[in-house]
Amino acid sequence: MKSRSTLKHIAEHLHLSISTVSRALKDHPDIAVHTKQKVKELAELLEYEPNAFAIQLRTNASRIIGVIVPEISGYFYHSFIAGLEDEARSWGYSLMILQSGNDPETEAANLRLCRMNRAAGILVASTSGTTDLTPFERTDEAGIPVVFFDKVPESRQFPKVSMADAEAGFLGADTLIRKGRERILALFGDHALSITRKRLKAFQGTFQRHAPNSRVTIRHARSQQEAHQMTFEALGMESYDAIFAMSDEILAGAMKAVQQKRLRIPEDIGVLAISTGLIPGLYEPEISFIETSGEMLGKRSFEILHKCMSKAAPVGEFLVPSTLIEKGSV
Amino acid sequence: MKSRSTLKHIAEHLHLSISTVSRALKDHPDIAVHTKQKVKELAELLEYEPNAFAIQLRTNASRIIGVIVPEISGYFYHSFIAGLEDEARSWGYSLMILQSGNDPETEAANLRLCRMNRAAGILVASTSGTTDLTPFERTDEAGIPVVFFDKVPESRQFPKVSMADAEAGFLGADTLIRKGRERILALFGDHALSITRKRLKAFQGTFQRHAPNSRVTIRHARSQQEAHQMTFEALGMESYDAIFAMSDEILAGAMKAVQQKRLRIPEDIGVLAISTGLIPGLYEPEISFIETSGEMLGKRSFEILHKCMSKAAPVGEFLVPSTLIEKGSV
DNA sequence: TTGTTTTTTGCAAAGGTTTGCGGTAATGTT
DNA sequence: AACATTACCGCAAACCTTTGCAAAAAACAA
Repeated sequence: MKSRSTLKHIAEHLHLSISTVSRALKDHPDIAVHTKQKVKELAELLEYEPNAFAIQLRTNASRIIGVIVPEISGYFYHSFIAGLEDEARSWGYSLMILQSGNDPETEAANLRLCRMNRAAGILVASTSGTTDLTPFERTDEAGIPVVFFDKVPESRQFPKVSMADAEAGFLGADTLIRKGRERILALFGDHALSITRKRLKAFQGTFQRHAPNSRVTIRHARSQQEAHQMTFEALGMESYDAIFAMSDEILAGAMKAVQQKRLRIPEDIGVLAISTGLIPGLYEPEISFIETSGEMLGKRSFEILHKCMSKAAPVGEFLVPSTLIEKGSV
Repeated sequence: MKSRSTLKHIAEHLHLSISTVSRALKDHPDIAVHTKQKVKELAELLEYEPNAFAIQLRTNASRIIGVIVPEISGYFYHSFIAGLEDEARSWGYSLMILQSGNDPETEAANLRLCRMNRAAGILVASTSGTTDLTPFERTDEAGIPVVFFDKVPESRQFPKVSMADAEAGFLGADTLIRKGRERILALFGDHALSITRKRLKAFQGTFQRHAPNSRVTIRHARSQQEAHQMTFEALGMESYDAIFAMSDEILAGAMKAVQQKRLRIPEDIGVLAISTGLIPGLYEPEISFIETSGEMLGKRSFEILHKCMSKAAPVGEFLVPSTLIEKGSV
């Protein structure tokens, strides 16, 4: 294991001071051009790589962003992380990923880790059980900006960025109405989640206002399995001309029922979902969906956090818009 | 932004030296018990959190593991990362995630980042274009162990951990034979990838040895779309009693053709895949698959890397086994 | 009491970098 | 020639922690 070269090594070789080398390497105007050149050449030759620890200790700031999510795998967060990483890397930041496993205690521990590592900023999709925000306040007070995304708490204290849930709900209803669908089986997630309530409210509201005569049946499912079973039963009891699924998980369940009943899309039944995009592309025909892009949410989240880090602290809730992607399933 | 408390603060308050405080906090036997107690109490009160930078600078070792993957989102890597994170966290390590976007240059840059941050170890799923291993050698020489996973280079120099591809291929063929399927449409990925060749070889070999009279048609697709189109055409030309897909992506494409033709599973055609598990669960009936668990690969990878970090440097290739999950689709 | 051992604490260096400020030499001005 | 600028460069402190070694204090033995 060869020891790495440091500023000191370069300085000694060139009979310069450490400070001069340091400045030369970062193009400080005080340093003569030919000195800079010599320094850079030798640095190259010696494969000099700055010691991030020393820099971070000295400047008390890292280029690391902490990301705390309930889980990485699944339907959504990985695409968020992918988008975030892309954006962060282009700004010279790296990601430290922590899973909280939907456990508030692990979440707090992860937060502590971020603090110890003096993260430049933290992005949090909180667990459903997170009620106590004081750990986050402590972190914020310590100078590490915290922004919430996707699953955001009620508090007005932190900046938040999330999908435009109301818009997506509206878009869903509007599309169904425009397509002339009138007997809708609308499948939503856990009613306790704010994301569900927001989407549902806009969805229902739109129907009431613009197509009050449509028959809209609302169902809530807490898992793929539940959605599957629920859909299967519902389809057996009444006739519908469209299914609406508020998320990928729900869509996956509903589609199993559709396949089981061997219904043709869109002739026998129309299908529309709010989705990230992967799942709808697995069926034939592909399912039209209102895209709530994880990638985009990731990029947008970075932007907001980035502003917070440069002290231009914005607050409030930022929404990333959703758009209809037509595939002909409705 | 309140400034954080340091050892120095605690020391001053208690009229002790910094070293004593440091040792007290880590239960060094040299320190009197009542001193330890006082120190710990005050540390608690002052919400002392060690400065990771200073520790890392001093000890020249971090608790961060670099992970370099072509992309996070998609069919596979996110589950790997999820498993890895779980295991790593239980050992007190955190993950620094970097995407290479399948570009060898970005890969090298990411590697450099890991070196700058003095990662404790690095896990790499290399890009398909990675030929030059010297950056990895440099990293290894610098004392940072590198282990490859999933997409591993030919070199025998680094430890590697990957799915048991041959086993999976064998299991696929064996299952089809056992179920009495004789006219097989077998869909594989890019022939240039070693993963494809390994799975294919075992698959074909098994049929030749144990069911030489079966008609096995091999096709190669490089994307979901290609798999879809290819399957559709193949099904139109000859009759098959089973489809075998070597990956999730291929399966997704093939299933679109199956749905399009409105074939019933397993009556009209049997379906079997090698998969991570998410995709097969989206269809009705669910698809039987040979599980190549990303989570498990993640956990196993950490184990290997962990050994490398403790200088017990193992080399060679480690395989994580795959098992058949029957869902009745074949 | 004096000397010896054990327990407990402190000193100081080291790790690599950044940065304010002061210094020297070269150049320009009158 | 004397002075004022400007262009370069180096000193030293600071960031916070760990750790070998020495020192002080306490306990014990004789």
